[in-house]
Order: sequence, then structure tokens, then C-alpha cells
Amino acid sequence: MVQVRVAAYPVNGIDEFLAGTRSDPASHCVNCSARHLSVCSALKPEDLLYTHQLSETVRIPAGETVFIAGEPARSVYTIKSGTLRLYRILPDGRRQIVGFIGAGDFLGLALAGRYSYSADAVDEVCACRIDRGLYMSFMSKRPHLLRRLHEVANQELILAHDHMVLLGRRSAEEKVAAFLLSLRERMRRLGTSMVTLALPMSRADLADYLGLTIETVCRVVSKLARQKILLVVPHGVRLLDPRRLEEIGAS
Amino acid sequence: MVQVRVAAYPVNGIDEFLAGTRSDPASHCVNCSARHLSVCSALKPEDLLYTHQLSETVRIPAGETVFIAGEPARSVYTIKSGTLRLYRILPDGRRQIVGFIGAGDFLGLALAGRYSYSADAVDEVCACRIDRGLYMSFMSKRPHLLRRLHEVANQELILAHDHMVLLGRRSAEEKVAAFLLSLRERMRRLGTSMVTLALPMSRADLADYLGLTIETVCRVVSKLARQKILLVVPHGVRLLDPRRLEEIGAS
DNA sequence: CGACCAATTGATCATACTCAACATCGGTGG
DNA sequence: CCACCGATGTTGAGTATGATCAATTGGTCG
Repeated sequence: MVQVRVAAYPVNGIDEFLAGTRSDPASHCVNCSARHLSVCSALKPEDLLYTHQLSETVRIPAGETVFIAGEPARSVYTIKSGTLRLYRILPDGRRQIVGFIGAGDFLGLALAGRYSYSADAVDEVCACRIDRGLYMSFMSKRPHLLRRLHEVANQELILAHDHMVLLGRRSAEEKVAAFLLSLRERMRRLGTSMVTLALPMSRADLADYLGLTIETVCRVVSKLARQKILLVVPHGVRLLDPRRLEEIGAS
Repeated sequence: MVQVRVAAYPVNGIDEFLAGTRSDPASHCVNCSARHLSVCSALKPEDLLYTHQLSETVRIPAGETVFIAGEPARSVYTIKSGTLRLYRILPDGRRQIVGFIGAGDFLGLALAGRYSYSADAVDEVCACRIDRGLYMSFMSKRPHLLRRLHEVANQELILAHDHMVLLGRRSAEEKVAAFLLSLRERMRRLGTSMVTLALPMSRADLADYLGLTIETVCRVVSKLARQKILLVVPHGVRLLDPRRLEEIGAS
């Protein structure tokens, strides 16, 4: 009798199975670069074959708006690359950025039918889009995914609290230092622990995230540069003395 | 043949069934005053019989700490009455209150094993305590409850975003006005639409919630009183001109 | 009634904002 | 390839909002 390998997916191996489903394996969920970073890590191999049918890869040019607050939520997204800013606007135009999100992050998990904030691309973003209705029914049959999404929501809530502390109780210098340190921490979690931090967002974005003005952000960055704590480079900063930055931004 | 009434609970009616389980019906989940306000509204009648076994009613005196940030999360709570402040403290003692919670609110939903903020009672609080481990396993068998909890988490996230906008982009006057309006909104949802708002928390609490100092909160409240927009009363304010308050605190 | 803590008000100060000038970057077309 | 333009970033001067320091009033509870 011939020995047969038993796997979660039908035939002999995932590649052979996929060969029959779609032409481009690179765009397939199974091979997605963001898979292990995102909520998709909670999916089982057989789920991935299905999510692939539901999903569509979209490219969002720098500066483009993905959706605005109050709009009916039609889609959910998983970010594959690039950075988005999430924000709310007051009637008189003042803006507060509530978060920057990037590779692996999930967007649009609000259960209410409407987006509670606006989102636009800081630089060119590549994301995986799924119809929200389809995603909801997909999720309702998979408690492990709901559970995972709940974990993510709780993590976001903790980040929101961190940011409230920053906005309400920290000085301009502390705000900038804490932001840079959180960026470094994020890079670290994604593997790339470089001394140079990419800052794809403008000074205006930074200001609206930190509850400051453009000028104050500039001044603080310049001051840190003057103190040789960092070096300003195009679209980023190089950390020269992370230790001293931690002393300033200690949480 | 005799006609038999079929119900979700065994015998003829819930009261008869309960008579056999515990002596005090007032303390029973089925009769809980906070039931319809809280996540418990997602529970089915037969669930309630079980939660009653798990839960314990606790009284927390004014000023007492329920738990502190970083501590292992042993319990979850549903607030029946009173107000709690949730906050984080910076190493140097600065405090940011991330929220006030009251009747119907759920406390301790963090999935991570540790509390992410500290909580203490503003005034005397009456709450329903359940062991977190037991609650988790209870929940894992009830997807509708997990779903509901996820909704609650998302609602909290929206409130957190609101508060970020307030902390980062609004003036002292706007902060106080917006806070009072949100209090009124909360009362309205709970049914009591009075013109007098109870403020059980101190000016220090208010300041640490709004990202201001005690003195600034005082001055703004005095100014609003001088403008006949409100009247300061012991442990509260009476709104004289809600319309003008809305003009100031418009979101 | 008096002691203590919370709340209020005043005077002064400092941080971060506003307004303004100038520099730099990136893209476009001559 | 370089000159030009608009957008973005940086720096300076002066100001205002809210913080700090200090004194006083009011409320609560033994």
C-alpha cells in the first residue's frame, strides 16, 4: 500500500493546490508578506484559501484618502506596506491624528456601521481589502478570529491610553522623544532594528499627532539635533544617543 | 392532555426557579439594576442563573483603590452604582485619568493578563465582581458575549479617540464645556435628564482628566458661572444655558 | 467649634503659539 | 541640465494661554 501524506489542505502540498486556484502565487494570502504580522496569523491554512477569494489587493497613492469619518464602513483592510494616518477633524478645521498605522495593522474593525475616523495614505500604501459584510460573516463562523480581533482592539485601547497620557501630561520635548522611541520600538518588533528611523509623515502630521504646532516640532527636533541626541536626515532621523532620548521620553 | 408551557428556564417561571437557588432575590443577576445597561444584556436567562453563581457583589468605599496598573488581572467587574476613575501615573507622579466609569460599565476586559491602568473609587461604588479566569471560560463558550464585549471595546476606543481630540486640540474652556456636555449626554442615556449635573470627582480629578491644572479648571468654571452659563452647586453644576455651552464645546 | 482639606482667586511666569521671514527640497519645463 | 516655482521645513521675535506660586475662603467632619 502506498503511503499518503495527510495535510490540512487537500492534495499533496499547498503549492500544488494553489496552482489550480489562481495564477499569481505572490498575491496569494498564503504568501502574503504581512500575514504573520497581522490578524491573519489567527487564520488556519484552509481559512486562507477562502480569504484569498474574498480579498483584493489595492494600491493607495501617497496623500490619497481611503475613507472619511462618518462614512458607511464598506471595507476592512490589512496593511501590507506603507503608512496611513488616522484622524478626526473639528468643525473649525483643527485636526488630531489618533494614530499612524503600517504593515500588519488592521483597519476598519469598528463594529458600528460607520467609520469613526478618517484615514489617508502618508506614503504609497499597499493593502488587502475585504468587503466588510463578507468579512463579518466569515468572522462569525470563526470564533478564534473574533477572539484575535478583540485582542487587537484591546491592544489599540492601551495605545490610545498611552497617547492620552502623552497629550495630556507631557511637555513638547517629551512628546517628540516618546514618539521617536515608540517608532523605534515598532521597528524592533518588525525585525528591522536600525539606528535610522524613517519618518514618512510631514511635520504637520507630527504636530497634529502630538498636539503641538509645526514650529514647535521643528524647534524640538532641532534642539535634539543640537544636543547630538539625533541627526536629521531626509525623511527620517538617525538616533545618535538613544539613552539620553529615553531619559527625556521615559514613560 | 394537559397543556404545558415551555420556557427557557425549567419550571413555570423564573421566580419559582430562583426560590430554590438562593435566599436573597434582590442580589440576583436577574434582578440586577445594572443588567440592562451592561454587557450582561447580551446574556440569556439561563446564562444569568450561572453568572449568579460566579459573581459576588462588592462595596468599594470612596477613595479606595480597586487595582493598580501592571498588577495581574484577577477580576472583572460590572459597576452597579458609583463612579470610578481609571488612570495612569508617570514615574514623576504626573497623572492622566483616561476615563470615568459608572453604572453599567464593564471593568477589566483587557485580555492581556495584567491591568493596563489603575482604578479607584471616586465615591462609594457598588460592583459585581467575577473571577477573571472563570469569566474567560464562561465567555469562551458564549460567542454572543464575546461579540458584545468586542462591541464595548470598540465603543471605548471611539471614546478614547474623542478624548485624544480634546486633549490635543482644544482650549481649556472647550475642554471643560465638552466634558460637561458629555456628562449630560451620559445622564440622558441612563434616563435621568436633569439640568443639574452631579460631579462626584474633585477638581484635581477633573484637571487630570482634561489635561489641565486644578486652578485652570476652577477659573474656567468660575468664568462660565460669571457668564450665567451654569451655576456652581455643591458636588455639581446646574446648567443654565446649555445652548451656549454647546457653542463653546461643539465637537 | 475648630482643624483640615478642597476650592477659589490673584499675581507672576514660562511654555508653546502666532506671525513672519527665510531656507531647502522636489518637481517641472525651458 | 539648470532655473524656477510651490510646498515643506526652519528659525526668529513677540505674545498669550495656561502653569506656578501664594494667599484666602469655604465645606466637612470629628
